[in-house]
Amino acid sequence: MLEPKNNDELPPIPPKRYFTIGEVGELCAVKPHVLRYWEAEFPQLKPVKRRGNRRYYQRQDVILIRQIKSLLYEQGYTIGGARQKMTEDPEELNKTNVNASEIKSLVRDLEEVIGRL
Amino acid sequence: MLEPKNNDELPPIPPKRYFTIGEVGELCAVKPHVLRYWEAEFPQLKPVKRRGNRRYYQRQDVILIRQIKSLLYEQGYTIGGARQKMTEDPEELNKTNVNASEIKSLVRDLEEVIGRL
DNA sequence: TGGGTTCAAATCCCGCCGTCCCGACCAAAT
DNA sequence: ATTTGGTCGGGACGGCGGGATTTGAACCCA
Repeated sequence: MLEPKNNDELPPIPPKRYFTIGEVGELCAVKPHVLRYWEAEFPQLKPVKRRGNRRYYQRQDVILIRQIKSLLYEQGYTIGGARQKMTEDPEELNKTNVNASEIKSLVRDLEEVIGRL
Repeated sequence: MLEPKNNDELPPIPPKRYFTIGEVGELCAVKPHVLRYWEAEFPQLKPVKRRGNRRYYQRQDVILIRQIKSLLYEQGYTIGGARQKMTEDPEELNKTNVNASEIKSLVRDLEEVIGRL
């Protein structure tokens, strides 16, 4: 786990509309059966299905898969964590712009005072 | 995994210098044997050890443990991912934006301490 | 029409992340 | 000094997350 190898080395996505599962596997260096498995784990990953239930991925799906791969194999998220992270990103807005180190400095000052009591 | 319950609900850290593993377990809602296990997984977690190899944790250890817990159980990192995150960008942890609820937690801690004085 | 690809579903598997148990040790109050 | 309860390391154990493999049929394109 935690391969340092990242998505930078992946081939560019050819300029076509649809990709088979095998092609996506190549483009993302992820095996087809894993792609099918991820599809069950990530609701936002929904390739179109045509005759015979065959999957047809679009560029945006390929990009999504690369993101998932990065979260799992580079950043070290669990599948649940990655799923949460991808659906939750708008919550970034909930954060303030306060620098934590200033607060920590304050806290240390206060602890100093506490220590003297 | 991925308990939505977060560190906001944890008790404030009492104003003393050293804590036993049992106390830390209470303060962080993590069982002692898990704390020992984490100690083997996270190099930065090194409580002082006294006679009989007994662990004595300081405030900063407690804070560290809460961070680890948050990475594992709220943010959904694997242990490897959490370790990497904590060692690779320790300054990010100091510098990143702080969630408002964390600040509220801090404020409650301080009020609680003030109340004791 | 035949070789490579894809399908769904079942089953198998390994290793992460603890959990349990143990006898021995320690400490604080009694 | 004894009791009571927390803590020690270490080894065996286990669930289950995250795929991997297998199967047998359907499909596609040349």
